[in-house]
Amino acid sequence: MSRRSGSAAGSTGGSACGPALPRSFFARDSLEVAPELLNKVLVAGERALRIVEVEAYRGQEDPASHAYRGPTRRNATMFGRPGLLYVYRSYGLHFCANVVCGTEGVAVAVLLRAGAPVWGLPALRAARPTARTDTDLARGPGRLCQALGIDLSYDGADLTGSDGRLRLAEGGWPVPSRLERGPRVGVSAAADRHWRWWIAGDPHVSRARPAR
DNA sequence: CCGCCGATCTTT
DNA sequence: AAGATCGGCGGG
Repeated sequence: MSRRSGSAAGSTGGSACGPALPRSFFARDSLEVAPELLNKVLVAGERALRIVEVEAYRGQEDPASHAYRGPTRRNATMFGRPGLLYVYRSYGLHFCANVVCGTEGVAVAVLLRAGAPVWGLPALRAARPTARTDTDLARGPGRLCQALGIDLSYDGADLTGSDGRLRLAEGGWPVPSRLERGPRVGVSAAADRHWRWWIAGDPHVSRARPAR
């Protein structure tokens, strides 16, 4: 990968983002994994984003989860091994990406809601022509996927390093000391569960819209 | 900045 | 018929 970069990040590219996270990182409940995903780095080819906002979903025990009513064609990946990426089509038009957690057969996962550019800024901009500013490049789960080029062909991809297109890396940023948490966005079921976490004050965090 | 609304397709 | 959404448009 030839890389020379703008100001968004270090100059050495994806290898500077550190090794992929081991499967053991993902093999825990989504409520435990979710806040620890903040400041980790999702690397896709020549593009990379630092995760700044996430939401946990808890399968069969969570009325808002796609897996609440059991396996379907769409949610099959959620029931797979921890460390896989579950990608689904949202509102017919967009894609959203989740990190599968827990153990095989238990459909717990974490939705990646927003990220900050760390690498490949020109490619991120090219993939998101409607973004008016760089803070909008991955500000929202659909935008995050569009910025990295993640579509349904990435459903089931392994984030721990065996997939040539994508991995989730340590990145080198510590788990942020200042987190905030609140209700999940666009979810009407189980609205009392405050399972969304974000980095306090980060401008790349999405704006919560009311569910319509 | 904020609120409304249509696009488009999977699942119920 | 209802969504784990986004962008364009109108108003303040």
